[in-house]
Amino acid sequence: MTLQPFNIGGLSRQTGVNIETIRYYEKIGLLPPPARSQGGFRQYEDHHLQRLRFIRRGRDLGFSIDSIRALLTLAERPDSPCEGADQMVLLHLDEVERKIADLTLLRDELRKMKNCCGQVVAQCQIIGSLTAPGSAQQDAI
Amino acid sequence: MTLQPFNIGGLSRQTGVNIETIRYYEKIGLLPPPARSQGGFRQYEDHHLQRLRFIRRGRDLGFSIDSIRALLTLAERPDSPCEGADQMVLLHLDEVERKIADLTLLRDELRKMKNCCGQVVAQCQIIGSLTAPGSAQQDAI
DNA sequence: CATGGACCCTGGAGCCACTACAGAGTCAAC
DNA sequence: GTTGACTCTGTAGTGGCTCCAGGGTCCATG
Ligand SMILES: [Zn+2]
Ligand SMILES: [Zn+2]
Ligand SMILES: [Zn+2]
Ligand SMILES: [Zn+2]
Repeated sequence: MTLQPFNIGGLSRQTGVNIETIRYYEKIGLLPPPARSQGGFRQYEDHHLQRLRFIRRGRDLGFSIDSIRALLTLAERPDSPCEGADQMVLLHLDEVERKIADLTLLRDELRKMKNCCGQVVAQCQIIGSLTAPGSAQQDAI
Repeated sequence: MTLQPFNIGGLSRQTGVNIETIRYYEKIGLLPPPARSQGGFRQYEDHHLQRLRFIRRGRDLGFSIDSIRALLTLAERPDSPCEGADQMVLLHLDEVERKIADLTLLRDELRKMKNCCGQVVAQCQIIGSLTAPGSAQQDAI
């Protein structure tokens, strides 16, 4: 079942990927260049749609372009072992967990800072804690 | 007590800010240009150190350069009210909390994906869930 | 006074993953 | 044939740095 080819706008609508981004993916070799109409319009087919959905989902999961490239290469060889993919997920999960931990510390610091209701800058806890780090609870500078 | 001026390397060591970054901050007008030695070396003084520490702390808390610029402007007017600073902390806290929530969803998805022990790509859950989104638990494509 | 080595200078390019144009051309419906 | 939505290319910009080449400076030794 070979469907009608569609323009870049159609591909964009079906994937939620920005047109400019689609062209960018082609430029960096992530999406193969499609056939062109007589006037030069890109004409995509179903396999482009599949591939772009894969890419989109990978990006949504926070994988880098390079990781997605590797995952796509893997996906093209159905008989090869998938340890590589496992590794990449684990690595990325670590990364995400570290980021959450960092942001949680940040959040706690910001929460400590936020109770400074309508003073003047000279007595402001926020400005104070930026000026003299270590304690967000301290008095003014 | 006016201490001896120090070079960019000294400022870098005392703040933990990269030399290139210090020059960058000067270029974008975040750190005022210091005096120069006869040979053209930058000669920093105590107030540069204070200001750069403020910047560094702001960056560590995840504030954007523009926010830090605004906070610095505020800090220079000790008699003005500090509502602006309060606002910025609250906004940024929101941002951080949203980021944590997003990453937590991501983390959960990645955790669901990660149990694919040594199969072949054609049966791989990871590749599968990237190919056909919606369920990371599903069988192979 | 000369030399060595640590330090510093400028200007520009590169990073990531897009996004935003400008100025032109194409396609299909009416 | 005209409209108007769509698409094309190429370039530049975003944030916040980071790195480099190809030089110049500073000061403690010999
Ligand atoms: Zn990752
Ligand atoms: Zn305040
Ligand atoms: Zn913020
Ligand atoms: Zn697998």
